[in-house]
Amino acid sequence: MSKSKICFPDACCTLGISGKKQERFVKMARALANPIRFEILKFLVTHPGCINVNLVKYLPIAQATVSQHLKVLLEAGWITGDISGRATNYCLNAKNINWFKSTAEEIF
Amino acid sequence: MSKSKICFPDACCTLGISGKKQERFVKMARALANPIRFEILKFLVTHPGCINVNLVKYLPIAQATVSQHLKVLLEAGWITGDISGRATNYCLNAKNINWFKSTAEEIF
DNA sequence: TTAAATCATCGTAAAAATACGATGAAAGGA
DNA sequence: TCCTTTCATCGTATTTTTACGATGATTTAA
Repeated sequence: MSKSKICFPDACCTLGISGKKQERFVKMARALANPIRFEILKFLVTHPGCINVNLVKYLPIAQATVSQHLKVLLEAGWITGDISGRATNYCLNAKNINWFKSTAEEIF
Repeated sequence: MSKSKICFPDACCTLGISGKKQERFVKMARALANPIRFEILKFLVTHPGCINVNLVKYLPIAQATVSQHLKVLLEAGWITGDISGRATNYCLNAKNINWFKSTAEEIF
């Protein structure tokens, strides 16, 4: 193994989170930890079902980069993406967002 | 300006978070978004006031790296560090943690 | 005084994240 | 059919993050 790779310590067993649940939580936090992606989430609150192009017009970045950010949010579970014709409608994933909030509440 | 730097879009004004508050929230999320740092926070729940050396023994990384992670957590507001002799006692910063939780609650 | 313990910081290397333009696929309109 | 719209993905460049060893400062113990 090379010397620099993100290290994953064995889970501390003293709290109500570890393993897959902890990974899921950290992954959601990571997706949240970027100004553009945070802005996308905010935009989706008021523009549910909006498409890629809407975000490209709103944000100061290229279309390819918006797609990339949407992918990160999708894979972390913050949003859903439903293909409809040639567009894709993005929405907040309320279920996962609630899970994130209640998990944060329960951890600390 | 070079082409690749993290972009900060103008704040979307439709939600109860923007500007400094939003920056603070994203910064805390960023600090949270690393498995080692998450483990440090968990460790601090059960070992309040612990010192750098305790964490070095617990975690699979070098002392310098632990220091670096503690600095990130400090600057994001997740923890406090009180110098006592040659050691530094680290604790969770309950006030800021509560702020993070309630802000998450209020945003979405 | 000397040695050990504790820790932050520096310099650096490797990996991951962020951004872009180009491209091609798929769907819909002219 | 042909053109436009929409979008994901590829390759690539740059920046940021993550990690290490070395070093020196500071405090305590012997």
